[in-house]
Amino acid sequence: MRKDAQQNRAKILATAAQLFREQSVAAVSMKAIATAAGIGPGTLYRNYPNKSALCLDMSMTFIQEFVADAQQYLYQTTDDAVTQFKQVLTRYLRFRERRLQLLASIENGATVMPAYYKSDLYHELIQLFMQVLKPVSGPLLPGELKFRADMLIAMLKSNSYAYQREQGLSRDDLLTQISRLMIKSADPLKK
Amino acid sequence: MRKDAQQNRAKILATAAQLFREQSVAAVSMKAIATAAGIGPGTLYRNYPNKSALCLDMSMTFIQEFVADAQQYLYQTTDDAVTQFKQVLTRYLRFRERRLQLLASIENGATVMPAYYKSDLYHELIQLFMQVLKPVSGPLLPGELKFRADMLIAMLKSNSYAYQREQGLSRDDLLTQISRLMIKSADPLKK
DNA sequence: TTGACAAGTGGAGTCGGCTCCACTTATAGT
DNA sequence: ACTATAAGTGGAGCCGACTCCACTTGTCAA
Repeated sequence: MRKDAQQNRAKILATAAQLFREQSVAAVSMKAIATAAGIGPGTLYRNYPNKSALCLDMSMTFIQEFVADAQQYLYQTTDDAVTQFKQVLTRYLRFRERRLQLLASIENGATVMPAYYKSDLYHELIQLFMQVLKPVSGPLLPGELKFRADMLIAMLKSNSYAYQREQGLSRDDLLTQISRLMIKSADPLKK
Repeated sequence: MRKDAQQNRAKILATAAQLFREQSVAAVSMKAIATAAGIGPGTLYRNYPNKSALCLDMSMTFIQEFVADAQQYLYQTTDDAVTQFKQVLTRYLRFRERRLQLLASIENGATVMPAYYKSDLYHELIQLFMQVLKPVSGPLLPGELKFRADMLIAMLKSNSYAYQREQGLSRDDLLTQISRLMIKSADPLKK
């Protein structure tokens, strides 16, 4: 890759981040990003085939931050398995809320979802959730752990999440409900 | 509503259905629908604020068909609760597969999802799933049944579903996994 | 240093979703 | 039958996503 091309890529990300901070993600057009970055639309699209892909790349940092934070917690904690699960889930919910717009843009872009599922990003998330799910699920069929982690993430996609919030569920209610669904135990006592 | 307007509405649905049969849903533009129906884009948009809304309306029939079919089954069956749940879920999966494109268009249209959640359609689905979930879930907190039905549907949205299929899960695997997640029992015996 | 050319650029242009509004028309009250 | 007018129409045109390709430029081999 040519040096000037790398610079452009960096500039795009920086400019887009800036604009996203100033206006909502949805309100910023690709053309606006290109113009603000001082490049042509063609160059922008050479780097990112669409807006969602740009958002995906931008989310990278944030997801890695979240995963690092969660792993840091897991490394130093002495909590029991159930608490660990709930802690990580809480952090995930907080993270999602913070990056709402960006994640919505990814999840609604029909074309990027396949790419998202294949990304290291998604893989890292799954690994993390598998780690905390394993001790709290009962005995599992092969593949079941991965499936449950997938479902956990599917349940919390932006549209679904937004709907539940609208229904009046607080982040804590959500935590409770999901815990009750995912945690296998001889009848969980309430919080 | 004026009589001619009603005719137009009917014509739109018929024409769109026709075009969707000939080409993929994604490939048909709103302009193409308008032209084929012999009306202007403005008239089309007066009836449906966007393509997803049109798909939503068109799905109405199909969802009602599915619900009717499921209720018909429930009415005449003597199967046990677990089998009933699985039967209904199987039918739902079949229905989703049949209407894949239409449902994807609804679920990926960022703007319609809120409308979808508020629609009678969605409400009917939820009622149906609550009905079959109740006897197979353990004792539930208030609101938990509705929550689980919501999650069941969220888990099976087109992107998630497509991903699982790509991962190599058959419709039957999906059924098994979901059953194991949603059915509370003193350790379910395998199929 | 220089020339060849792969790599990269940018903006004009296409296409589709969607809006706006000047115009037409069904219909209800007289 | 004859308006008045609310309801409905349709197409020109906007805006944003995305493509295409003639042109520029960094790089590397000689």
